[in-house]
Amino acid sequence: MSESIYGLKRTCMCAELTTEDVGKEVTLMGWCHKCRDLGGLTFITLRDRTGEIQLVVDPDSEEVIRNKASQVRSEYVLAATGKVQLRSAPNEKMKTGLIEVALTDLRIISEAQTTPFYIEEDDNANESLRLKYRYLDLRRPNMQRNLMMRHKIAKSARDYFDEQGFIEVETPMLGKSTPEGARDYLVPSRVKNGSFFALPQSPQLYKQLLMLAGYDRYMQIAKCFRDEDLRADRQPEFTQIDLEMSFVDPDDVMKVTEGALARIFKDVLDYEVELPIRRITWQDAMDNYGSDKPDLRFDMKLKDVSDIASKMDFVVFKSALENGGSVRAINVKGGAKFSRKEIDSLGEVCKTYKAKGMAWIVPSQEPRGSFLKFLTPELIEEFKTAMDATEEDLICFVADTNKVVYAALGALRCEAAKRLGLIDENDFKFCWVTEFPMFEYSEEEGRYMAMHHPFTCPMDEDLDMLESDQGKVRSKAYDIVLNGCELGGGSIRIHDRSLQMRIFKLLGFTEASAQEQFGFLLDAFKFGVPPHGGLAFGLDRMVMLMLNCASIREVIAFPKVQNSSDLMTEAPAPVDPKQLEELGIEVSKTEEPDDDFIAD
RNA sequence: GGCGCAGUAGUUCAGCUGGUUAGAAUGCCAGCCUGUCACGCUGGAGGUCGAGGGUUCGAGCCCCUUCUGCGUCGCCA
Repeated sequence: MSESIYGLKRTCMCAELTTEDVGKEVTLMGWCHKCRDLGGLTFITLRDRTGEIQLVVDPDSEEVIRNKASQVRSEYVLAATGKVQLRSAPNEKMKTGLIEVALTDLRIISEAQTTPFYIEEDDNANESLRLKYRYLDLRRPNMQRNLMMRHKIAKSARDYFDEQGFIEVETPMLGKSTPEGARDYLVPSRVKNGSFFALPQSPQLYKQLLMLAGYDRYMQIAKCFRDEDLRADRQPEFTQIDLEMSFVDPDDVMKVTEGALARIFKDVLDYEVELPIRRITWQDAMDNYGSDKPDLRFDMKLKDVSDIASKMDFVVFKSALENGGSVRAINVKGGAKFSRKEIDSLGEVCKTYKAKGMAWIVPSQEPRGSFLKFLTPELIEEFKTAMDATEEDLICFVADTNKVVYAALGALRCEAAKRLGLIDENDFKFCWVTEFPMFEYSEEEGRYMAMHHPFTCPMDEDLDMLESDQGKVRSKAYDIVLNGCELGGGSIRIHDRSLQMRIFKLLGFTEASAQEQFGFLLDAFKFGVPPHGGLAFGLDRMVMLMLNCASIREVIAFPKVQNSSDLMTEAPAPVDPKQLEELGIEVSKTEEPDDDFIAD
């Protein structure tokens, strides 16, 4: 049985009431959070997105109300009218704990089944259950807080960029598939069977064309799509705060970005971001932290100990050095206390990143280590000095190609810091990583690929090396990093058509294939292009980091699970054959549906 | 595609070396209860131990396969 709200107007939200409202008659609407029937006396906690308030039905109330109150169950939607009064027994734990509403009218607007999990502050249920009933999960106060915080962050960003002269322009969702980069989500064309739109991986080319069109400063809170595997901080469908500016160099973009960060952190968390944000070149980041997104909340830098290692007759070190690699190490301060098992598990971390193993020593009076028989007391002393180590410390070595050494030690550094409790979860440590390599060699493709994207401008100093020493060319690209997480990235773009063609050629495009894929851009570049550049923040990641959430799903209303499906709607799902026919699509391979019946 | 973790009442979990009728808490239902707020008290219902197969006199537990979710490597210009 549902009653109507006909004739009723909500006068305020639940948690907006204060002791100043005592004596007023109010009408509230919301969900029954909990009902406590003491016999003659009934308490109902009513909840809306602002919080909770206690309703009370006492023995003197009309029988109709008392009867109705006894029917109320958790999550019923109620319209409650009554008088605000001071409680005789206050509850200090509740924001509105000093007051309550003595009911004079109660309507049950909507009944509710018992929910599959409790609607309460902390998540107490299996995540797949939460996602199947996401609309119930979203009732939980901390999910509501997360989404309201997300709104505040987006609003703060919009306000800031508006004040800085940026205008928001929407770019298409239905665009053209691009060859480089992530896998596209495709949308088949009905009108042109056999042809496909692609959902945007980013508004990259559109925003560049907006610069060419003279809009000077653009921003957009833009949905982006990448059909790749998910992670704790990665969804196939995500949101970027995207911006682009004309007549700028990297410094201009970084300054505007820093202003945005300072503004957002101040508005939302009342946190002062220290400006200017420290800048580290990509090479320094790799050499010191083994990562292009270093976590600066702790130190534990990598050190190159190839010189000392080269004096040894240890085949692991020797072969790495002979193959053009290096031997590097980190000093895990206080790591001498780790058990053999714990040290081995650190080695396993290194192996995840393709290292063949991890060598280690504890340089104490009676040294311990994994390769002692190759060491002399003098060598141990040399390593100890080089690594600035004490007898309490654990020195971990990885020897391999630089790429593997960086990856393994970079990850090991973070893992060791986590285990030693070196990370302050409430700290925000920003940095810029600049001067990224322009190209990265892909073993799989057997050629160089753009590290950022093919529209990134090489550094002027390195233009001469483009054809001669491709791997050494640096670009005007920069990433903004927070606590070891890539918050955003951008670059100054190429605005010269001939340079753009040169880059395409280096990436393996022919004149014809470049024209076919990016003809509209190359054509546009014939008509007067301002130098321009920009950046995009991952909004979801920013919210996640600001709220200290472990998963990106906690800050997205309706997220996907690991296989990119939606547990609530069960998308993706098969479609009607008629729809396929219209699109000229024939499905050659379908996933087997789950067999409900097993044949004997 | 690889590696690792998890799956037992509605929910969160326990379940010993393979051994009687699979437990607890909470939620739910009914009754009682005038100041609760994790209300209290009494009683009750509630299970394909993710699914399939195997070993065994006997499987929640051991083995194989598979499904689902999470983390991660690859991947993510």
